[in-house]
Amino acid sequence: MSSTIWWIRRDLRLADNQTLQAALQQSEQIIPVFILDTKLLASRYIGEKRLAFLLHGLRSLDSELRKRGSRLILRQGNPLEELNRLVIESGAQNIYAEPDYSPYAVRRDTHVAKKLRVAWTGSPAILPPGLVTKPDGDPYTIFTPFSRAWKSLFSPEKIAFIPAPESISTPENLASMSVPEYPALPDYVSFEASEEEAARRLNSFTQEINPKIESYATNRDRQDLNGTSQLSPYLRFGLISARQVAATAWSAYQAAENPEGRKGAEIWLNELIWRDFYIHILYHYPQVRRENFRLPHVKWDNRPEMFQAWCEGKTGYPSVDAAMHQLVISGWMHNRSRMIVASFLTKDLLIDWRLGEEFFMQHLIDGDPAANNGGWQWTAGTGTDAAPYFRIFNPVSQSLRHDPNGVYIRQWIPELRSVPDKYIHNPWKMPLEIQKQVRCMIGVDYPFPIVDHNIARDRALRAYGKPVNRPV
DNA sequence: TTTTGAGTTGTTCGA
DNA sequence: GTCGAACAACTCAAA
Repeated sequence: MSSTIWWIRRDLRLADNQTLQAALQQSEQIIPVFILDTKLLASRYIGEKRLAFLLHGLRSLDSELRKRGSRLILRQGNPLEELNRLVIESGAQNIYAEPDYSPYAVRRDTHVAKKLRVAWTGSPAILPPGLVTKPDGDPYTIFTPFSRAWKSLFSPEKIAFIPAPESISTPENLASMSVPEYPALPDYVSFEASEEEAARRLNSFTQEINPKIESYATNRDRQDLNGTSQLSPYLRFGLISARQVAATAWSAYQAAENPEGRKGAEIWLNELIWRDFYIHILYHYPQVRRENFRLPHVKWDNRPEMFQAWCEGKTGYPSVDAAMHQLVISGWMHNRSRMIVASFLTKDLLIDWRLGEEFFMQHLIDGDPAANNGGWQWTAGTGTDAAPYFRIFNPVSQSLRHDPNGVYIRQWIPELRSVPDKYIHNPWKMPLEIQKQVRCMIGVDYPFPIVDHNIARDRALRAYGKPVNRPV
């Protein structure tokens, strides 16, 4: 009987999986394998929260496979060696896998493809890299023209959703390690790693009565409201298919009954296009992982004690500290918060974006090389967009605008819970008697600001001034 | 080949 | 309180 290896990497799902579908068309028997890459596990870009999410996702996938008469074969080691071993053990004739475009993944896959024949199908992107290009074939480096071209190529009506197969036949005699035990994530990490949960989130975001997608345009920036889909970890590991999400966004856009709902769906679809954009950028310009996309004249001031204060959420700016606590504790951070803390690190503290990028990768459950790198370089002013260097976030006014009552701050900084609204965004201005009254002494219970934003802003303007804006 | 218009997410200042 | 201008200069995309 013929058998095909389905090499799972970031497509941890049975529904709308083009790779699995192609494998099923190829052979009667499928060998679903995930290889825990020893080298990746040791990387400093790996964090335990994301690893836990992955392991939980594998467990969930295994249980879905078992319902269909199959099971997950889990191996650990070097991917090529493990695949080779599996080919010999099983006599599998084919390997099917979804491409992955980060520089490490490309090196790994190129290496594997030299020794083994792999059929690459599907994509973690909605439109795969290489497809959205200028008429002369060059890749876009500016989002707006990219998105125009993307929209002209995207045909939601051509996307036929592929339901999860009802049964999958898998050879009996193959060894598998069991999914490593991993401490459960804390309760408030509300990301259950299952395909079912991903589908439920998409459905509730777009379909329920008064779905959040309809108010996304106005609520997405509010840190105190749950206005976003929080689908990022699921997209990261392919617990849901990106093209399915995009098709859903498109339907929501078509079905919207008022301008507000239409706008919300449009902006949300745009966010998905941003995800594709950065996947494409990293594919075409892999060096951005290490180097500035553009090279401004920045002399970083990487002071370790400043970086540490940022990491620990002890900068004295509640909007920054709340966000950093949210990241470290929950493994997720609101998009608005990501910009605030990134601007603070690269502009107020003049610390190299690479340090922030690495810290994010260590803590984000949705941590993805493409999106994370793109976001950091954008904020640092070194990225694809010619963002004006003087666009420096004011941590207090951002907080006033996006968390007006300090709900988000109080959620993540318990020390500030009793601080009156008037001082919640700038507690260092709180008079002493109020500090005593609410039992929050600045400098004792909560730090003084580690920099004066106005001074830091001037320094950043000087440091970023006279940019030499040449591509690397 | 040359020219032209545009480029996610902001802040401050002064009228 | 509101509003428009200034904060630069450059690259990219498209005509």
